[in-house]
Amino acid sequence: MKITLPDNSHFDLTEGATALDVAAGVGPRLAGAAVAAKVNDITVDLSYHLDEGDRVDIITVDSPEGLGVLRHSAAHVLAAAVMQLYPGAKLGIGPATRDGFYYDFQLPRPASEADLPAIEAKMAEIVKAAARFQRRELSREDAAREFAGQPFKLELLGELPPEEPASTYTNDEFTDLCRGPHIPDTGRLKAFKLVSVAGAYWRGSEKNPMLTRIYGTAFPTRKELEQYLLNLKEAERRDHRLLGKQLDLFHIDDEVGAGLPLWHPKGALVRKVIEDFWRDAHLDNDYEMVMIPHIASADLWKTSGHWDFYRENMYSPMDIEGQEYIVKPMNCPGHIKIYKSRIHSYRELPIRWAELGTVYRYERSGVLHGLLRVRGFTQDDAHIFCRPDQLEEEILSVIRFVLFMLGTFGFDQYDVYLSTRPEKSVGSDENWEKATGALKAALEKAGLKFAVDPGEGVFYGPKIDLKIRDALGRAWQCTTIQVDFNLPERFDVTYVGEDNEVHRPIMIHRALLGSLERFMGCLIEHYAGAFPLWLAPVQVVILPVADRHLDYAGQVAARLNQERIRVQLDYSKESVGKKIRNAEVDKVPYMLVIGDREEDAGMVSVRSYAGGDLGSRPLEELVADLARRVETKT
RNA sequence: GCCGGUGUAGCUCAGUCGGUAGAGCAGCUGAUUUGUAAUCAGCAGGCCACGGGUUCGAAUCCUGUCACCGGCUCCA
Repeated sequence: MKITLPDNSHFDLTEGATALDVAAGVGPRLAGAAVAAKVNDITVDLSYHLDEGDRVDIITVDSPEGLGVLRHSAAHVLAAAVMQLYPGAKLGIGPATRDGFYYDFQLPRPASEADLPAIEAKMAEIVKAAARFQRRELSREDAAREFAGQPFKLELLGELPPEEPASTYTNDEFTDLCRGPHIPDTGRLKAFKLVSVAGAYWRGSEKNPMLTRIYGTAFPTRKELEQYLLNLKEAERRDHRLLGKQLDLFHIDDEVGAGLPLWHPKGALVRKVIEDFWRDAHLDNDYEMVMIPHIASADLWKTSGHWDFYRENMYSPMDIEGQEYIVKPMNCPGHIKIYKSRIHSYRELPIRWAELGTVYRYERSGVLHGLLRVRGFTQDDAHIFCRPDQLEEEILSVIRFVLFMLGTFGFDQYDVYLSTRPEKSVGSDENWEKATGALKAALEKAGLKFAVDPGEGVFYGPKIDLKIRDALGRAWQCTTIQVDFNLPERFDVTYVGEDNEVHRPIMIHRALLGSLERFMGCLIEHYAGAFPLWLAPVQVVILPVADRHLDYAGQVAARLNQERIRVQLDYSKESVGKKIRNAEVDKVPYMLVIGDREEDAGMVSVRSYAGGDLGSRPLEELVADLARRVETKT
């Protein structure tokens, strides 16, 4: 019989040949790397029997799909090991993930990370035995009988689409309900490791029981696994909580309260530089600045709808002379009140009002995470009031603006999401559709690839989110652009149109960096604490070789100060080597060593954090160079 | 909030079987005046997260609270 390969060439096979035979026929290397196959675009095992005319594409372990098959198979091996070590365990699900795999279990006794080596050892036995993965297709009834003692599997079985056959995979003595495909045998699992254990709700719902999730990872080779584990270690080194402490940027204090960061001088200075840049960029982009108070009467939050739709995230009201006041969780109502303080003409729109607005939100204790998830934070917020005909153009210009802002900080990779109407929401379907359509159109015009996040919008409108990743690869939402037809209605926000009639503007809520706290957290990890020159809290440290050089060192410092370069003079009685080490540990971009040679010639010896000893240069040349680099943010 | 883990000096961490607290770095003092990642010596520093219990005796065992860490759920 003849089958077709992806390059449209044909391949002759004997009747009853399998996908593996195709791989072997092409070459032993391919057969070795093969983990599954695609036959007529359907993924199958290598043991799949082919028919005349099939189109066959071999999936190798080097492809993302193949790696997924390998990891999914690793999850089965994990489950097999756990079933042996924890008899009576109930099986949840065990998929491959971006970085590895996991399997959820309901265990008869709790497991902790200390138990992982034992499970790993059991897995190694199963791998050594090279047990074959055997697929079986069976009727619902037979499957139900087989998994009689597995309530979660029965639940999944009951929800299989009717057209899909129930299938199981068996290796060794372990059988799992599974769609497949799998690697031919467990012996192919050359490099795996269990990394952590955590709780996870069955099917991700708080209403369901909590299962024990065991995370692991697997790679085609031991070398790749080791590289991955090395990367994890490197990522831990970039952790903003660690660097925040080491570099004296901020801390979070028990007695002040969880999720309420305190900014130390150096951290506050970095923030100031970011804020200055942010304000200038906004003024350049035709925004105006506004400011509002941190608390407001409860009535305001009732009008806005926050009281009804957002209360679980708001702090309890406080009593002020018999009136209830609430700490603001959002800035929008305040900005609306400014808008409403007078009548507006259609000629004024769009109005763009920006504020670094601090908000407080109740976050459940378990979700707090360094600077990335806190209870008090400053949003780089703005609200745009525009006419319906301006909506799409405004969204597009916000997208262009945010790409510029993020690019300045060296972020050029992010995940883009379009979030649609959630269950708990307000407003007409028509408005939701209009708003969602405008966001989508703008994304397409900007040429951004995006994924739709169904039901993830805010209660008053759909939104575009940009997420950037932290050191451990976790995605954090920073940028958000939200269209809102609702608040203008609730507050009866209007403008007078060309026709002398009263019209309703549309609001766009947007935060480009998201919150300064979260953004700084991401930024610290992004730069591994070594801020570029324009952001560094201390840009230059001056290291006199001996006390007799202090005078000249002071002159150099004064000259740099004149150019507003942030300079520190190290007058400690340490050796030059120690002073350099201290500056290196603090990740200061430039160190200037000053001794007899420099003093005599009016020079400075330059050492950079990134590039080591750069030799000596005339002071004025360096000053000009640094000033230019700060100016251009390079 | 939920599951699992952790909490000892400013920081990083030891602390055995329940017998009363230890190191390195940082800090302070003194000596050294140093040329591209740690000069030497001395001193000081602790309500062992907090509360209750067991015990002759608790950093250690039990228990409650708080915080932190890894996840889940939820979010900028």
